[in-house]
Amino acid sequence: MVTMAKVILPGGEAVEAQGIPFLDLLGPRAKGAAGALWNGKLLDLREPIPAEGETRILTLADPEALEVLRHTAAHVLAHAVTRLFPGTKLAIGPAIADGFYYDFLFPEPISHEDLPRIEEEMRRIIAEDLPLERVWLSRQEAEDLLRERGENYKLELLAEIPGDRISFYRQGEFLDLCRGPHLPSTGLVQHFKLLDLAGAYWRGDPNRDMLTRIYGTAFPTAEELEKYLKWREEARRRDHRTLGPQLDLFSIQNDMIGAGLVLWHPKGARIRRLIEDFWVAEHYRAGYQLVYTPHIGRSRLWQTSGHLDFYRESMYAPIVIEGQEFFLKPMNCPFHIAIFKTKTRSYRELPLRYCELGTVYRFERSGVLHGLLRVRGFTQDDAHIICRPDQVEEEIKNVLRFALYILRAFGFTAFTAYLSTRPEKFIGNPADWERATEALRQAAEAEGLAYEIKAGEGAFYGPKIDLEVQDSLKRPWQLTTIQFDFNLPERFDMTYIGPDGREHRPYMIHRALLGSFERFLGILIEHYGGAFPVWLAPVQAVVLPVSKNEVPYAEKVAALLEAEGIRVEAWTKEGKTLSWLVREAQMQKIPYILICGPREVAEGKAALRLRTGEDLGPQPLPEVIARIKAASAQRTQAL
RNA sequence: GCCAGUGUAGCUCAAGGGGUAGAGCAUCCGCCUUGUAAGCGGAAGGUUGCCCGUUCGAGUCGGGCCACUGGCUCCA
Repeated sequence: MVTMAKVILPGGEAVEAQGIPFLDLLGPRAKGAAGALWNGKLLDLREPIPAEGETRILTLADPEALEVLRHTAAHVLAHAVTRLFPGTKLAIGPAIADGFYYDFLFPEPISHEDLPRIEEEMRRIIAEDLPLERVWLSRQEAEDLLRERGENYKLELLAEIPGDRISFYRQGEFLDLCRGPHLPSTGLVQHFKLLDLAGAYWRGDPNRDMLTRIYGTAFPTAEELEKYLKWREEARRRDHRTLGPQLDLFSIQNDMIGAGLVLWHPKGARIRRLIEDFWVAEHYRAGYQLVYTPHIGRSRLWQTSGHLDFYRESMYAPIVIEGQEFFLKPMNCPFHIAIFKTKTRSYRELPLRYCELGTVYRFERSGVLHGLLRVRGFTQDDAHIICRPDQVEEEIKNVLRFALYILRAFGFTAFTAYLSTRPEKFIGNPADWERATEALRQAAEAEGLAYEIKAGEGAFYGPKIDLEVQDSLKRPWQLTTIQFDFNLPERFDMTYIGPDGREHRPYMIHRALLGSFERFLGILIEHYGGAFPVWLAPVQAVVLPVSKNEVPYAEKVAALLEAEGIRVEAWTKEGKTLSWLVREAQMQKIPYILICGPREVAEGKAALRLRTGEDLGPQPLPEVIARIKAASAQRTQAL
């Protein structure tokens, strides 16, 4: 008996067919169809219907078809480029999370000004509604064709494709090595935009050619494209590099002080101190002990730790004094280990959890510096847990739970974990690795965390789990990292005396929850759009007099709030109208604006305006104080 | 480090294809005495990122540094 395959049409109707291409089956109904989904695999509509199973025809509206749309958009881009810039060599052009890109080697450099021209040519190709045809060539034919065209990158790709049937796609005069799938015709790519121009190494290898990458995006509808562009605009508006100086939180004065070195202004420092206080209190509560260690250490230390052998290019040059070499610390671990080693340790003391807000310096290459997110001097919220093998599971579980607790306090609610396992080159014994990796896995599961395994991506010294959070714009950021270290305990010969009276090697876990204060502040600024929750707002309330007659009252109100522990300012400078002051307070995103006019003075109240623009009218002062305190205790953006 | 681009007053931006720089806001000084997102006037503020070069003359053209932006590689 022959089982026919089932094809589900966009309307939901099921048809039985096999062997013939989808497009033949669909006929006129192919309009708007983008691809087919069979066993979770995207198929091209030109392919024959599989012999068995169920296939669903996708329209552009199906989320699964987005990839096909964008991949085809990338081909349209490449097509346009070959028309406008003859002699351009093609590399690769995949769909990515937010759109697509295509890498080219242009005969002459191009710039952003060329993007509109390219878009225009793309529109032409789309208007021509060229059918995309799949062409199968033998390996020899493919090689001859690519060689004749001088497509060196494609030849390199070809060499890695197995088999003798090589898939190409043709649209009009444009032919590209590609395994598809693609939309039936270029006319289906309606809503697209070229976004950026960037350099990219061929195959990501810094030793190979630097290509020009053109980024773009495409959506099935104009609304979705518009929404995406708006989102990008909003993200730009929230950029911490704009908001930071605007809100007077920090500056980076590269000319005078140096690239990647951050100045924390009073308001930024205020936020930082609030985070630090919270962090330290919570760490003591969780059984950590705070330590302080120096910023520099002798070369012997870094020799022993192995940093001079493996990490030197990321370290600042040595400071030589009295014939000794000192290095700025790029990490805190060796110092914490040194504290551990000051005496003979008993198994009864473990686990030891040393935490430190440790400032480190790393010589990051100039091209990678980026606002607060990538700097050269930064303070990690670091800790090292030194424990017995039998304590590993419990410790890891606690660290992970602790990390989630801390991150949630900052309004992060969506997390993804990445579990990186043993790489090819590793040190330590496989049994330890297995145990550690298992502990990480179990902890993630115990917390109900979605995690992805990055096989072989662990550091050479141990497996790790990283937490990625999403900010309020759903952008991912990696903050927390929890790493095992099988290297340093060995190198520093760390031991403790077990119940058997003999020396044993402890496990060491390195972890940072917020990552670094610099990066974290940058992320927080963007996450909150500068409108910090009350507990973190550098100025929580501002008191504005309507005229100079109310200045004394405004100052009295401010003093009253200050006595209640509220961070408040009275803005009493002359020559500014109330409107001006309100505007200024709004732009500073101060949560509460207290306005005092003759009415409020008479009634002993303050008119309360929220950062949101909401005007609550005159309120008795005790109520205002209670409201601010309650909001602060909540640690949310609610006012 | 690499590719492309950018660098003008504290900030945001102007200065037709070379003729020694302008505006708004902020700042300061006056006036106004203000009721919920910019009251009015005036002053001050720049060796146009830095250094060479071409030119009678460079913000503008060329070269080299420095820094930043978008990426790549790397990373807290």
